Amino acid sequence: MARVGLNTERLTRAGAELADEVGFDKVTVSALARHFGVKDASLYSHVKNSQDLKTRIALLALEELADRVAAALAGRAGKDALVAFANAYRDYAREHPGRYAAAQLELDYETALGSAAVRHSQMTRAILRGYDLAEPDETDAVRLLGSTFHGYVALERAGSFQHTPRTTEQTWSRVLDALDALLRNWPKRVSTQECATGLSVEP
Amino acid sequence: MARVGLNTERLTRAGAELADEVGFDKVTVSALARHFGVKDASLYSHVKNSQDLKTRIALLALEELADRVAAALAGRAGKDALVAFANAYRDYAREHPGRYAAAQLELDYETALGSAAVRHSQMTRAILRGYDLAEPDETDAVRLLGSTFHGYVALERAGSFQHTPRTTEQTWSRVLDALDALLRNWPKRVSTQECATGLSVEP
DNA sequence: TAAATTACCTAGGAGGATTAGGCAAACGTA
DNA sequence: TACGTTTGCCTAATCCTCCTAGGTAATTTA
Repeated sequence: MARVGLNTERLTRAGAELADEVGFDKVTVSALARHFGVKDASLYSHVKNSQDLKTRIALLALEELADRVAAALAGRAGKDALVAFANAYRDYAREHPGRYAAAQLELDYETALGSAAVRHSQMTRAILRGYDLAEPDETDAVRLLGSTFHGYVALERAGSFQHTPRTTEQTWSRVLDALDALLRNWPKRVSTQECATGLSVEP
Repeated sequence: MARVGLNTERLTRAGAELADEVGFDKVTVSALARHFGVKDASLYSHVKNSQDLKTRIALLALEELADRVAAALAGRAGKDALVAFANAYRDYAREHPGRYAAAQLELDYETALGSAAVRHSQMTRAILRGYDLAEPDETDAVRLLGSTFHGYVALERAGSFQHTPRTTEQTWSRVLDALDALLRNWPKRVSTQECATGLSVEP
């Protein structure tokens, strides 16, 4: 009955590695138990349940990603910062597909507030200081950047860009150029009222 | 032993509805069998396995979404078309969260080619005819639009925008304004060579 | 109406999630 | 160093989902 030395953190880390190897959805209590050569039941002293395990992996991924982005952002401003942020984000997703998938896990409100997701939005805001946006434009721009980066990485990973000869690298580079241009030349608001584009189009 | 009248299409439709009610990940063979009051094994005459069922739901969702977008797009051009497309897309995702999640399922290459995903990219290209983009800019713009729409909907659904007072409606409207402005004023390529923004930023 | 097809069933196995309760290793303390 | 406590891992058992093989009865076809 030699003890393996399980604890919550080791389980989380091993779970994250497993996610990168076989996919986040294939990270199960059983698989992790097998990895450590112990019985399934043994894990339940360290994690509440399967959901808890997955949440922990998600939080770990969010921290790692935030750390990377922070490092990439240090000492940069303007387009430099934008590009550094975007590449750090995309590189992480490509190097750690399982962890990135984990970071997409829907967290409940409280958990999200305690997570590194907060740092992410702060850092996105930090980029925009290099551009000249007043509220609420800044919030809108934060959301646009978040959406575009996340969307691009998601579609790229799903293989949606493989049906066209153009490489995703080239497009990525141009997308960043375009976003930079857009932020430097953010369209004026028409009035205090919103313009009409928000109307839903229903059949 | 009264027969319920199962067939592949009914299973797929019921699966899609179940997805909208309880979430796509909770659509299981067992749950669907329960819904029809039959045994699990009975479904296997109509779908190959659980994965097959999910793929069929995904393909259904892609068709529905493409139909909606096509209807919204009819007779519109320029920003009008852009907004109609975007709203049709977003509205579908909000009305049918389970189906939208299904549409995100990773399909293998062949399946994707036979799916309505092809119509989606064609329609995105159609929007761009209202703007003046030559290849490869058009491809880049298609990818940007796809990324942004998908990313926005995904983040909105995940609740990522709830921590800020600004409503997502307002932001959405401004994001569309911004994308329109960007497409009308797409940055020139510097040369045949790509510029340097594609470099990865590694610690 | 007999034959063929089809829709659903029973039975059962494999694997994952989870709980209750047990034993022994490791640790703190005297 | 011995003693009690904590705790790390175990066995055993239950429940759920996925899936296959093989059967029977309802429906369709000839």
